[in-house]
Amino acid sequence: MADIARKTGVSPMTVSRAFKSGSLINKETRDAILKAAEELGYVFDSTASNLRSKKTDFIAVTIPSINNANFADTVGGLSSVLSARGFQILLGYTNYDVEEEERLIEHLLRRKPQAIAVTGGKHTRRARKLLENAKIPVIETWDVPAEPIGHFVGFSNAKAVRGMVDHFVAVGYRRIAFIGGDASRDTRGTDRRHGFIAALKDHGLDASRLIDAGAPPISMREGANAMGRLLTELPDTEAVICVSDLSAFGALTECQRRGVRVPDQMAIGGFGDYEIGGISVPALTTVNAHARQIGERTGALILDLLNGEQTIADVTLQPQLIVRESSR
Amino acid sequence: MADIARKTGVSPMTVSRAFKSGSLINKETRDAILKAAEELGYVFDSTASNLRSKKTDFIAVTIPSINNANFADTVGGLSSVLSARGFQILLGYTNYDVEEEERLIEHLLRRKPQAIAVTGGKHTRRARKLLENAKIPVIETWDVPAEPIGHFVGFSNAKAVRGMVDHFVAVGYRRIAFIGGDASRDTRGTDRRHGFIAALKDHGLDASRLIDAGAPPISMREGANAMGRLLTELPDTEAVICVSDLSAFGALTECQRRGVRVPDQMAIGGFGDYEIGGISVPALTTVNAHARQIGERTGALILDLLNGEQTIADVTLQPQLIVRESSR
DNA sequence: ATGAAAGCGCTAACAT
DNA sequence: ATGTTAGCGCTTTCAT
Repeated sequence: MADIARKTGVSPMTVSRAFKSGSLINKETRDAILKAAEELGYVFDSTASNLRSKKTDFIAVTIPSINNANFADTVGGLSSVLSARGFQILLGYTNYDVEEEERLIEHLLRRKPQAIAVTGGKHTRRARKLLENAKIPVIETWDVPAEPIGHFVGFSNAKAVRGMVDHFVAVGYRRIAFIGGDASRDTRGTDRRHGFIAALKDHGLDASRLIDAGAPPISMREGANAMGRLLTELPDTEAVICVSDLSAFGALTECQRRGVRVPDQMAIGGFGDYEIGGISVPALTTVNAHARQIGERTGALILDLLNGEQTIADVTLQPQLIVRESSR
Repeated sequence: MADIARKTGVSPMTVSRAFKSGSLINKETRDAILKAAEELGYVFDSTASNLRSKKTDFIAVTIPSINNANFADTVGGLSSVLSARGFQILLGYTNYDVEEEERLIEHLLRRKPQAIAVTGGKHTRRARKLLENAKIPVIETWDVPAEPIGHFVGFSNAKAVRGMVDHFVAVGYRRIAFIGGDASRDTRGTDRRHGFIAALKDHGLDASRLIDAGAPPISMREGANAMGRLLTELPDTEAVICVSDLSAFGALTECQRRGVRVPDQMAIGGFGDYEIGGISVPALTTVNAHARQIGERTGALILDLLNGEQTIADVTLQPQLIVRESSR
């Protein structure tokens, strides 16, 4: 900035103002400054700006995996709301591991973000403490935490699966299995499995048809393998609910390879309303968890909190059951 | 740090050393300092550190879309190599738009990253200039740029499709169509289409069976719609190559809905070796572009360049044709 | 192994 | 509308 100030014959402070929109500055002065900056190949230094002004334009976000369309949608929603207001998302992946999440949160907080959104409501004790002490808005997403740290934008994974179970039972399925969600690392998957078990029990049905599909993220391939085991070990199963549409699609393909007709011989339900569930043949019954909306609402909530307008309270979304051809 | 220094009776400089691994410091002094820091709820300020030391631990990365498994794999590869060395990825999405890329690059450079990796070799003139002037390693990926700005880690999209065309022709297909890649925004998709046209012409075949599938990213649904048009408008087509596995899978489902047998009545090829291509029934013939490897090699190249060891030159990867059931 | 002084590049606060 | 002064929280550099 000093160079530009010298070149244009103004003070560094004026140069500073020229780069900040909404500052009191003569239009010609600003144009001359911006022109000089471009000629000098000047690049504004956010680091110094952030240090002096004691604020950054970072919003920290942690998600379990980068390679998941649901979380990508959430980040997309967040990003569209926050980028428009000049914020930069600082993204980290926990790989479905709370220890990794703790490390990540610690590092993200060192960058002094203005707010932080984390996926899920389960954290290490130290991570929780770090978030509590951070003195910035903390939003937990994709869950309804028993004891929220700050705010949350989520839904009940257990209730969402219960909704599908209720539907399956209502249309006549009785011997219903569940694939995935038993790895304790993926708490949302585990919640879905717990919801499945509780719902079946409430209907007086056997809730022991549980197929382990491995550690999250559960792939299409693992869904297919799990369906293979289900068909071998519990061949009288009438319907299966999978922890996600990806594993559900894998399960569907395994049925196709074995000549098992879906839904006649085996009904399949997924979770997450991924694109594939809407286009596969047959299309998959699933639950839309409003992934993008979670991001948009989180972004809006963050903006409100930063503006001191505590208008939005916590947000509990209602997942939507989508019945398609893979079940009746 | 001053607070911690006071509390432990040392100078702020010693506190600073306690947080930096590999510094000359008494073990007990360090332990006392770290303990005091934890008690005070101290969080290290990267902003100040970065300003004074004139270096950050940011590596800037731009990708067209967050919601694409191929780019996610590349970021995953980059991340695994660079996080292990303490770097933080600063990620931005261009939405397949070079103007947006320019804005993004400008903002990313303000954070003074140590290196920047961008997807593709086509940029606005100003973006190119910004990268040239940045005085940090610049890596272009997913492409072999005609005039690289700095380094590149990529492959020829045109040649990769040519390889599939050669195979299709060798096994007897003659009336071959292409879906996607006509939106000029997605330069890699356009390169694939150009490669398709050139290859067909070299075989003396008609290269006019081109179906527009809309602006990138091309979804499964758009692939299905495109296949619908292809079957209606050019019903004697024997094989189709799609710009990605996602559109190829959509095309496959459209065949299934219409009772068109794949590959007997219509062979299908995709691109990118997405998980779905390996598990769908039939499985999809595709091209593995080594997405994760692009990220890993880019990360390794960046580390070498930052260490001043110019050992790796540019990297041109060889995409691999994978023939599966959707073609013969 | 530790400390003292100086300053990274901006901008808050105040002045004109 | 513009300028002056001081300082954000660290780390470089030099000293002991």
